Order: sequence, then structure tokens, then C-alpha cells
Amino acid sequence: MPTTDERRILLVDGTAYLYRAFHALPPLATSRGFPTGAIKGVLNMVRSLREQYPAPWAAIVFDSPGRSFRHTLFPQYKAQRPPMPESLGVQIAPLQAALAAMGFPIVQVPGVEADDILGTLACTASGQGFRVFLFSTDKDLAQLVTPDISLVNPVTRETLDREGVKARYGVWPEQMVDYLALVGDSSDNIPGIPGVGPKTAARWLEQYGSLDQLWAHRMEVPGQAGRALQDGQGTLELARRLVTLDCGVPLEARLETLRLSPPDPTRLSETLATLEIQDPLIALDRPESPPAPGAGHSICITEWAEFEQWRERLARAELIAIDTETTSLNYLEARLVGLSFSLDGERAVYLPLRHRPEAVGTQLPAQAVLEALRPLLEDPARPKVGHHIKYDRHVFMNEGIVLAGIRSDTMLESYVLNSTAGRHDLDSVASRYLGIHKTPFESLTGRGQHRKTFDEVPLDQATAYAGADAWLTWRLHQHLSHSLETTPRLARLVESIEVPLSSVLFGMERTGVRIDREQLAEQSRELDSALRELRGQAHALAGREFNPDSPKQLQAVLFDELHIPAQGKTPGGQRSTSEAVLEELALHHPLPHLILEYRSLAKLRSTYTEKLPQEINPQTGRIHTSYHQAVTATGRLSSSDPNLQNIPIRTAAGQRIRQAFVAGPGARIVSLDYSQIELRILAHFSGDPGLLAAFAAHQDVHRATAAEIFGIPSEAVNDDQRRLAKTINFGLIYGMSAFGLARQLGLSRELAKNYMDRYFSRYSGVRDFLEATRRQAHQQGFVETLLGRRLYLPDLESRAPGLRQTAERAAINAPMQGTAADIIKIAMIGAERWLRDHGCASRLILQVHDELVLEVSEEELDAVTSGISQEMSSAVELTVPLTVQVGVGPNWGLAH
DNA sequence: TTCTCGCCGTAC
DNA sequence: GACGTACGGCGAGAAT
Repeated sequence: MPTTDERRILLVDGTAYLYRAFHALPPLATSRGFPTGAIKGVLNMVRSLREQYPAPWAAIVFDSPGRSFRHTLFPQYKAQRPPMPESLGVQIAPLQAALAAMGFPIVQVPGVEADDILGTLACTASGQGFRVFLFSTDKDLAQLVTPDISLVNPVTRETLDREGVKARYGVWPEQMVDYLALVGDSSDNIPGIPGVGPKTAARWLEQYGSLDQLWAHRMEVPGQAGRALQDGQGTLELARRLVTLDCGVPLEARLETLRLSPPDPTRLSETLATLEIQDPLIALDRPESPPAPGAGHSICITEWAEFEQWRERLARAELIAIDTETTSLNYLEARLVGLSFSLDGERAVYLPLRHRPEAVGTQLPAQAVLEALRPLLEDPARPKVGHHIKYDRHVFMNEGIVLAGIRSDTMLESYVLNSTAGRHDLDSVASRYLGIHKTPFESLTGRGQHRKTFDEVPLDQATAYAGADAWLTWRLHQHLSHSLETTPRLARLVESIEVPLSSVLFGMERTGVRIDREQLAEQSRELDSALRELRGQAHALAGREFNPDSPKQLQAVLFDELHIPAQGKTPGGQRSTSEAVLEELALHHPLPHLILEYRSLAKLRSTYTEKLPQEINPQTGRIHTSYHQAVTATGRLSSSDPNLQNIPIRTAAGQRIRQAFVAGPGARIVSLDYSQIELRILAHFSGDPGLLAAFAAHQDVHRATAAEIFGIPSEAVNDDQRRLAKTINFGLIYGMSAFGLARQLGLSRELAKNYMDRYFSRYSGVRDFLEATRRQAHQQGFVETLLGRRLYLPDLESRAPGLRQTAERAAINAPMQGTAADIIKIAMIGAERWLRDHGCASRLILQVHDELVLEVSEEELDAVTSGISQEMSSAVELTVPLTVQVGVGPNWGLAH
């Protein structure tokens, strides 16, 4: 994007900005109570806009209070709108003063709405050869879009050109007025044709071209919507006049006056001082904004000779940053559209392969290019780096190419460097570490129903976008790997664990897990009838029909109608209907218990028995989850689409769902899980003799704990005592307090405190370790796992006690949870290597934090079971044994 | 129609 | 206020 183009003008819908800032941002006020939140918000938005869209010309347009021609036309126009809040209204004048001091021309015309002013200015400027950028979220303005006038969403920066309008709304800009007239606009109180929404309107206009043509053929339009159309003449006439922007508003402000001026530092600082706004970014705003930081350069390759030259360069490169562009985020459905590479972080090449003919003039034949690149892509000695390269491996695999030579992954580098710094997608990481703000993907493809796939994106845009992904990845690797080297353990974590693990996860995702569809269907049917029955009983008890899935309706029934006394509050201040509360309420009335039963079955049905079959891939007949390696704070994996790490196990009905996870013919399911891994880690870290001894002797640790707390022989421990000890043991890992223990067990606070004191006097090593962890966390600002993985905890220094205490509990939990994660990751890499070295057909299929699940062919059963179990227990050397429990069965439910 | 948020519940 | 880490379904509201 050129940074100095004389004929560019920015037209900003100031009123819309104002409302957005007012609603989106926390209220802010001067020491005397004058509200300033919206002012500060708008100033910041306008500042960043000026940086990102350098232009010599601009206007910020405001609505004026009072009536416009539309009110005369239609008295109910905007009638249902609440008046502007007073605390917003008073901010307008000082805002305009500050904007003027920043050098922005302000335009406001009595009796004229901002949209009409924007329309008039846009048309005038465009007529004089200007390139116009309209900043507004109002879809009415889409009618103005032409090759010279673009509409930019100020929040997402999504830019709509003519194609974009068509993609977003399904109609061309010149059809927008007709579209809006058909649909109506509830926020402006503009009537439309009843029953006609965006989809119907777009379909009709696609078919008939315009409202006039549609009207001429109205008797041919079938259905209820067709009848509503036939009755709608008056409505349509009116609506069309209301939504049409008036582009001929008489303006005093002539275009020549709309030049951005340099800020007036004196006036600006005075204005900001009065408003008590201290924001160096606003104050330091300069007329010459810096250009967008270090843009790389991207070349599109469409000639074979040129491709050959680049291929030779790639073959000689020390390191290749690589990225794929595809048709889908779903790794099995994704089809390769193009490839980008960068060798130096300055230049990138883009190889379009499967763009649609209408989006591209010419492109090289995909198959030939891939075959020519295959030796390079599959060569382990040609080092590559990518961002989230597990996805690219899938894409290549879909093309029959086995990507090899993966040196690193910038997503994993960013995650290990600081898991909680923010998201770890390329956009976020590039902004965070390089200060470079990528063009959002949606600004190329649009959003929603009509969005394009990447193969429909025009080649120039695709090249810039895909090329940026490659050169950014190259630069990020340089930056992040350097940062990691200052803490060698972190560098080693990436290199020895996360990057190899990414390959293991790739294999697990690819393999998937077999599901017995019919068994789940049968369970759904049974749940259905049980739920119908429970629902009927609940309505009978309540004396009326209500939706037991709705906490809000349930509150009304329980607390207002049945007058059961409420127990606790949700964080949002509502009367809670959580499981713990309903358990209590069940003592007063039969309904709460019924609801609990209903909820547990409804959960099983909606989340599992109904959902899982829909996730079965038609090609493979199996479920392929996604494992996320850069999401959790502590280093654990997470799983989604579907989440296979929260499949029920505790209840009998839940167990049955695991039984639908089955082995293929000739195979068995083997489950191996670490026994008490986090408590063992606690024993290791604390070195507490009592805890170490219990594990060394392979005792039941909860029973041993109970024996210590109660001062009795372990044979004498009863079930209640063991349960209490178990709760304390788990609570320790989570940083639980005596209060929490009391609540969990229904004890008095004194008694709970008493038990915890006894625990800590018997296990003083644990007490000292927890205390040392807290102290170290405060001193360093982070805690560490066994392998040096860090969790930073800035909230430890927060002035808010709630935040601080939560951070302290996280500081206690993270070393144990995170170390367990480190250990199982090492075990997974070891397991995969073991299977490969032994030429096994058996496959890892699931990981559930402390459990690995494999699908094992029967002839390999004994060898694999003992081999993997050995890999797991020897993953690291602790001062306690790492015990692994093994189960085998025809399905997951029976493999425990 | 689609998105977001609050609430709730499943796992380890 | 009071037990850590996740993902996701549903209802309800909404500057769709």
C-alpha cells in the first residue's frame, strides 16, 4: 500500500465510533465525575486509523440532533431508539474539540444524518478522482461502494469492495437499496416485507436483478414470502426512500477544506489535560505517521522457468519458511490452493496451484509442481520451519506428500516462550513480537455465509497474504529462537519435546478412533425416552410447563413459584442452580433431584451420543479430533472438534459412551494410565519422607494419608477417613484452602482447618515445598516444571485480592500439572519411536492427560503393552516410581 | 440467521 | 472470595 498518495480520503462515521467506544469500553471519568471513556476510545481508534491508512484528506462526520427528512417521510423512523444516554451526549463537544486539535476536519450539518453527509462527500470525492475509504459498520453505506469507494469495518478492518459487498450480503452495491427495502431494518424501525430476511432478499435479487423487476414478476413468487411481497407495495416504496442515501446534501465544507492538519500540540495537550486523559499515544500523534513496519516483498510465480530457478534456491537454502493456503481449516477436508516460501524473511514467493480460473490469469500445473518439489519436501535433510506446521503436514499428506525435515515451529516457540502472553496464531504472534499487524484473513474472503474460499481470492491479494505468512514465519523463527536461546532449557523443550510431539499428534489425528455408530444411536433412543419421562414429571411437580435446560426458567420455578429458599449466587449475581446447590435444595423438595437427573442425561445425549456420530469422517469411518499444543497455561494438551478428553467415565450411563469407542477387526483397545501422577510429582518435588515412603512401598496413598492424619494403622482406616484424605490430597494439588475443604466435605471450617493442620504436621515437607513455591513465584514472577517449562503469573502482584489469590493457587498447581504434562509428552514420543522401531501396526489413538490409549493388533498385544508401559514409566527418573496401570478390552469402556 | 455471553457440566 | 486446567451445549439477548 503506497504511503503517500495525494488523492486518498478517509471518511469516518464519528457517531458510530462514539457509540462503539461508549459501549465497548469501561466507563472512565475525570476526578470530578465528567465521563471521558468514549472520548478516549474514539481518539485511540482514530489515531490507529491514521497510522494504518495514511492519507492527506479526511473528515469525521457526526449526526446532528433533531429530525431529518426521513422523520417527515415516516414519523416512526427510529422511534423505538432510546435517546442518547446523557453521559454520552456530554462527551461529544469535548471530543470534537480534541479531534480538531489532532488536525481532523469535523463535519456536522443540522438536520442531516451522518450517512447522508458521508454519501455526499464520498460521491463528490470520487467524482474528482479520489480513492475513498468509508469507515463505518453501517450496512446502509454498502450502497455507496464503487471501484473507487471502499467500505471498511473500523473494528475488524475488513474492507469491502464491490466483490466484498456481494460476498458479504449476496447482492451488488447497486442492489443494496432494494435489498434493504425488502429486509427492513429493525434498529431504525424501517419496515420490510414480513418473513423476508437477508437470504430470501438476496435470492430474489439474484434472480430478478432489481426490486422493479421483482415487483413486475411478483405474482410468480411462490410461498408465504411471495404473498407478503404482493401485499407490500406501500411498504416497499416507503422503505426504499428511507434507506436511500441522499448524496446531494448542500455542504458548506467544500472538499478542499478537508485536509488533515498537523496536530496543534498546545491545544491538544490543553484539551487532554482538562479531560485528565493521559495517553502518550494520543498526545504524541504526529502528522507524518510512520509507515507500516517492515513489509516484506512477495513474488507470484506463474512461469515454469521462474519456478525452476526458485526450486534450485530452495534446494540450497539453509532454512525454508513454508506455508500452505487451503480451502478449509478442517485438516482432512483441506485442499491445497497454493504454497509460499521464504528464505530470508525479506522476500517470499507464492506458488498458486489451484485458484479458480476467474480469480487467476495463469498458474502452473499443481501436480507437476508438487512432483518437482516432492524430493525437497520429503527430504529430512532440507530444514523447514512453519507456523502450526502440523496442519501443513496434513495438507501435504492429503496430496500424498510426507513432509519431513521440520526444524521448528514458530507457534510452539511462542508457546514455550510464554504460554499466557496471548494467543499463538500467526497474526497474534507477529503483532506481539514483531509489531507487524497482518491483513486479516477475512478482509480477503469476507465472512459468514457468502464468504469466499482462498481459491477464489484474486491472485494479487493471495500473493501478498500468503507471502507475508512465509516471510513473517521466517522472521519470527529468527526472533523467537534467539529469545529461547537465552534460556537453554526452554530452547531444549521446543526442540526435544514440542516439535517431535507435533509429529506424534499428527499421526494420532490422522489415525482417528473407531466409533460404533449404532451403539450410540441406541443410547440416544434410550436417553430420549428417559428424558421425556423426566420432563413430564418435572412439569407435574412445577405445576406448569417450563424448559429445564434454561437456568433462568428454572430459577423462576424453584425460587419464585415453589418458594424453595435460594442457596448460592452465580458470578453474575443470579441465584445458582448448579449441581452442588440442587443437591442441597433436594432436601426441601423433590424437583431439584429430578432436575439433576434430567441434566445428567441431557448432557450425555446432547454432548456425546448425539454429537459424536456427527463427527465421524465419511472417508475413514472414524473420529479425528484436533489436539491443540499451544493453548493451555500449564503445558497440557487440549482437544476439540470433538473434545475427546472429556468423555464420561464416572457414572454407569457415562461409561457406556466409552464402550462405543471400539477397536477395529483383529485389534484391541489398550489403555495405559499413570497412577496418581501429580501426587507422585508432589512427593518428588517436596522430598517429604512420608509421601516418598508410601509410594516407594506401593501403598494406597490415600489410605496411607488417612492413617497419618488419624494416627491409626492403615488397616483400621474406614471409607470416610480415606475419602477425606483423598479430598485433601487432591485439594493440595489445586491450592485448596481449609474453607474449600470444609465446603467440599460439608465439614465445619474449624474441623477442616484441624484436619489440614494435622496433615501438614505429618507431612511438613509438603508444607515447606508449597510455601517455597509461593515465595519463589513472587520473587521470580513465574513457576517452573521439572523440565523448566515456565508459567508467568503477573497477577501475583495484582492489587485485587481475588486475582492475586487465584494466581497463587495457579502457582501451586502449575508445576505439578505441567510436570505431568511434560512427562506424558516424553512418553508419547518414546511410545511412537518404540512402535516404529519394532515395526508395529499398532497405533496411539488418544491422550487424556495422564492416559494413553492405543489400538493394538492382537498379535502385537503382549509386546506393545509391555513396551509402551515401559516407555511411560521410564519417561523421566523421579525419586518415586512412576506406576502405570494397564487395561485391555474390545473397547475403551472395558479397557479399564 | 448468526454471534456472544453466562451458566452449567464433563474430563483429568 | 474461598479448587487448578480445559471444551462445549444450551438459552437468551442483540448496534444481525
